[in-house]
Order: sequence, then C-alpha cells, then structure tokens
Amino acid sequence: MTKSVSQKVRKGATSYDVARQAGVSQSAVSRCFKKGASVAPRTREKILAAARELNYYPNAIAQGLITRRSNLVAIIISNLTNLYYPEVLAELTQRLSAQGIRVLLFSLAAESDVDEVLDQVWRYRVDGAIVAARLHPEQLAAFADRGVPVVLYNRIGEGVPVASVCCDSISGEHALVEGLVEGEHQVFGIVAGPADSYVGEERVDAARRKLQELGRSCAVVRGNFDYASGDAALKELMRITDRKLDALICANDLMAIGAIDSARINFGLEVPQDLSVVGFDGVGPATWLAYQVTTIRQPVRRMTEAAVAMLVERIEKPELSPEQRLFAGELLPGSSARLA
Amino acid sequence: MTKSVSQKVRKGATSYDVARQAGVSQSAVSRCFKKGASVAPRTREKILAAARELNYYPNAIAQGLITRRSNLVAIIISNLTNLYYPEVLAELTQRLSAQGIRVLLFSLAAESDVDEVLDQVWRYRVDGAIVAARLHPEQLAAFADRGVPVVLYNRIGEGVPVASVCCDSISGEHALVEGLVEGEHQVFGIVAGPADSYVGEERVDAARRKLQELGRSCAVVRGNFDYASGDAALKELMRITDRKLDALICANDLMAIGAIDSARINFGLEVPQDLSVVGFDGVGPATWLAYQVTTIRQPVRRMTEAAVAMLVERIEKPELSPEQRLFAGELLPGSSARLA
DNA sequence: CTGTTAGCGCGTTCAA
DNA sequence: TTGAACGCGCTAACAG
Repeated sequence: MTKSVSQKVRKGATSYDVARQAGVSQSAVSRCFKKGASVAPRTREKILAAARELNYYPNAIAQGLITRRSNLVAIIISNLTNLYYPEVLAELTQRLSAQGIRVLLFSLAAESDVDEVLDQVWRYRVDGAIVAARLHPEQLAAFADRGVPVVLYNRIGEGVPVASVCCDSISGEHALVEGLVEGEHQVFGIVAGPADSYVGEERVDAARRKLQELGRSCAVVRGNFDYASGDAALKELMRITDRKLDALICANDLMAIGAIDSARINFGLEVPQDLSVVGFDGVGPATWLAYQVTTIRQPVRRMTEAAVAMLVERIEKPELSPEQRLFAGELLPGSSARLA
Repeated sequence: MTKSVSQKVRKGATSYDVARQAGVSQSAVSRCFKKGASVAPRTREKILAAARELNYYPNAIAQGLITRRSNLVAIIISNLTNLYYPEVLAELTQRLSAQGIRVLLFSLAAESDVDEVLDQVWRYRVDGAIVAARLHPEQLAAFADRGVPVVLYNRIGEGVPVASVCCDSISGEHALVEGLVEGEHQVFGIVAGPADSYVGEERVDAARRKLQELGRSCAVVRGNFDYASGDAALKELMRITDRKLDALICANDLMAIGAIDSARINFGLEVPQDLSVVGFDGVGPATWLAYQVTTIRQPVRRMTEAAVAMLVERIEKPELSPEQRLFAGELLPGSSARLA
C-alpha cells in the first residue's frame, strides 16, 4: 500500500503524497482543499479518497507561510484568575473558532511580561489580537506599525486610537450611586481596584463623581479585585468611619462578596439592613442565594460578539478606523443593597 | 534608510532584509538567532543592529515548517466555565511559556465538537497536546498514529494507554467518607456530576464503595457540577430521605456550595450542625468565610507542573512509555462538615 | 566563522 | 480543468 518512505520520520502526509496516490498533480490537491476551486467531480473524488486513505490534512503552517494569513489570533489576558475572564475567554475562542480562526493564548503572570509576549506575537505572525491587559502607547503603536489589528477589551487606547469594546462603567456606577443615595444612605465607602486596572479606576471615578455631584462624601480604600481584599477593605472602612459605614460601593463583584461575608461574619451586620453593598460585573457567584449582589451585569455575549466582529472586519480591511463600542450594563437589583 | 520595497505590503522584515542591511548572508542572520550558533561577535552585533532597525523578528511559521517543530501545544478543555479550570489553564500556559512553547487553545461548547477541534489540531502540526476533555479510544489513537504526544489532565486513557496526571479521587473520597462516618452521621446522600465526567464518576464510585464497605447506604442524585444543580440535588435528596439527610457528599465544590446555600436558605438548616456537606477540588470560593467547605484540594501547581514536564519530555522522546501520575489531594478540614 | 545551496509543504501564476 | 514551475521565510548541511 503505502510506499516506503526514504525520509526520516514523516509527521503527516503531504499534498505530494496525496497527488501521487491519486495520480494527479500536487496543485490539483491544493485546489481540491480550497473553496472556490475548479476541479472535475471525478478528480475531486479520487483526491479526497486518497487524502482519507493517507490521513492527509493540509499543513496550516505552510499555508500561512504562503498566504500570509496564519488564521491565528492572539488573546492576551493579564489575570485569568479574575473569575470574570474565563467566561469571556470561552466565548471569544468559540466565536473565533466559528470564523475559522484559531486562538493563541497568552496569560500574563505580571504586567511586566507584556514585552516578552509581544515578541512571540510578532514571531507567530498572528492576523490580529484581542487584548485585555494594560498596553503602553508604544506597545499599541507596535501593533499599528506591523499592521496587526487589535481590539481592546474593557479598556481604551490610552493616547492612541484603537478599536475597543467596553462596558459602560460610568452609567453603571451612576445608576448604582443614585439608587443608594435615594435609598437614604448616610456614610459611603468605596473599594477601588488595583491602581493599574483601567476599569477599576474608571468605575471608582464615576462613583466618586456622582456622589460628589449629589453632595455626598466618601472614603476610598484600595483592594485588588479579589475576595480577601473585599474583607480587608471593609475592615479598614469600618475603622475609618467609626463603624458608621452604611453603603459600600465595590469596583467588582468579588470584592463585594468578600465585603458581604466580612460584614456578616466579622461584624455581625445584616446586609442590606445595616449595610448596603454593590458590585460590578455580574459574575456567577453574584447571583448565589447567599449573596444576590446588587450589581451591573456586563453583556458579555454581546461584547465578545462585537470584539470578534470588529477584529475580523479589521483583518479583512486593515484601513478601518478605530471605532470604540460601548455597551450598557444591566442593573441587577439583587438584595445586597437598599435601592430606592 | 529603508530601501523601497517593490513587493506589495510586507508584514515584516525578513532575514534577507536584515542580511542586506548588515552586509552579510541570510544564513548568518539565521544563525544569529539560534542559541548554539557560531557567529563572530562583530558580525553578531552588526546583524542585531540591523535587525533592530528593521524591526525584525524571525518568522516562527517558517521556522516550524522546516524544523518540523511548531513550538505549539494544543490545550483542549471542555468547559472553561468550571471555575476549577481557569486556574489550571493559567498555570499551564505560564509553564509552557517558560519552556518556549505557545498555547493553541480549544474550548469546547459541546463534547461532540471534539472531532472538528482535532481536525484543526492536525492542521497546525502541534508538537503535543494537553487534554481535559473526553476522548474516544479512536481519537486517542489518532494522536498516537500521528506521533503527537498527549497528556490527559484528570482523566486516564479509556482502553488506550496514555500519559496522564490525575488527582487521586479514591483516597480523597475515602478520607472524606471515613471522617463523616466516624462523625456519627446517619443518612448519607451523594450528588454526582454529569454522566460524561470522568472524575465525577470516579469520585462517586469511590464514595459509594467506601460507604458500603462501612455498612452505610446512601441515595445518589445527579447534578452537573454547577451551583444550581447543588441546590436542586439537595432538594431532591431531602425529599427522598424525608428530610433525614445529615451528610452530603458532592462531586465538586461548586455543587457543595449550592447545597450549603440551599440548606441554609431553603431549609433553614445549620451547616454543619444539622447537615454536613463535603466537596472536592479546593476552588477559591470553597475557602470563603461563608462556606469553608470541607473538601479535598487538588495540588494544581504540582499537577500542571507534571503535565507540562511529561509533555515536554515526550515531545523530545516520543518513544517514552505512557506513564500515569497520580497526586494525592489534601484534606481541607473546613467547617462545613462534622468529621471525627 | 561564513556563504552557498537545497529544500520544508503549500498556493498561485501561466500555459497547455 | 489540469500541471509545471516558482517562491513564501527559514534551517541545515556542506564547502570554503
């Protein structure tokens, strides 16, 4: 059957092998695996039969080399452990898959690793990138220089115009703050995210401004988006406010949950009777019976859909302008806060 | 400066461009970017200078074509939303990165998508794969046929010998069950995972056998590993046992958490006074103040480390035998169960 | 140490 | 509709 191969170990049949087996030329095989091909039905069948017999799959690497399209997209995410990103990642890969695009995943241990990651991104000649990590203007510029389209996820190009999809922090926080203020709360506290988080800062700024606009002051404590920091932040705020705190605005759900647990267990408070807590994101645990966090749910489906669509568009037409798409979040009333 | 390029749009400089710029041959450039190269210091500098000026990065695609090493590894995960896998994925990509290997991520929406995924895996000529999804014997055989090493994560090759890393379900469940039995519980219930989960079935079997061995009977209800199914399962078991249930063994932490919330909120029970609940995995939320689930923590760090090591080893030496590595989990006492 | 040469597997002209 | 020839960007002998 199979001719003995003089080469060393072959990892897979090539289009030449298939061509020989089917008694046609290599280019016939190539055409056979391309969509708008012009191949005689009989020839096509012979080729496909041979291909099946030899277990032939076109080498995407070689294809990429010649077509200058790797069909690879880089997804760069800083902290996969964020509880919010796994859902995003799953959605993105599945949507990209549906478009015939493969995902090269880069997950950063530290923000400082970005440059090493980009190095690899260039080497693999990805067709585009979706980035949920902080990029300097120079790093963003590098994408432009190389003609690699980027779509930023939940952040915008700082100083550089870049395509992006975001969830509207401002209107979201405004809704939460207005609800809390109308709910007759007196002493407000905010738990910010880490300083290097774009959305974190945006959310806190929005909340603080709105509070100020409504004539309320507030204390701000920094957390780092995880459960433990919600607990720690609550303790700190209780100390600062001499236990008078009765409304807590957290930059994400996970810290809100940490704060709720801490309020109940460490301070014996009732939520929301004694303390109202609101979050942001709408992650799974936010809807758990024990929490039912009042929060803003990001429309992840629509956002990922938009991100993929924008990227694919820009891969086709690199000259497209850097549109920003902003999606409104949905207020989940929950039961962790007394809103008016 | 840069010579005008007659070609259409170039996506990046090639080694020829660099060679011309530096006044050397193309192969000199190639060597310059390889580790054990023999290049004169002066030449090397000239080349690196030219490369920097032209923003040259070796084309990994072309390299892969010729070296037959793509430096790509496929990671195939069925449900990224599992809350346990994001951590695993982050660990794996970072460890692979450290080895100079890039990750091609495949996330399955449905188990039936495996074949399409494998199709792409073959096309990209990955050097290996780490799989946390159910594979048929034929699918596993396909890897062997193509000489693509695989390491299974938390499952073993069913019918086919394959390298794998697992957390020991059996000893873990035994420890939990023994503790519960010695804790004087009377009516046992088990919440299983979905039928197509390897670890799910293994854990339930282990727990059931141990209970039987100790002369206890139990009722089993199936869940699907998520929070809501923990709640649903508890309701069902309370019905079945006429509310006599006082020890609940869940196939994972998320269902345990769902059950705990349900017990407290829907049934007004105290955990663990009225009902003991144990889980498996040791995911983040299991340690939250509100839950403190008594569970078995998987040694994710050691497991991912082993998985990557085994895979890399097998990429180097494909003839290596299909070792199975089993890691013991750590019993986290928690406070959701009265263990002896 | 360096340059020359020959492919890696495939898509893509261009004639036939 | 088909096949011959070329080249994508690079590595790996081999000769100098």
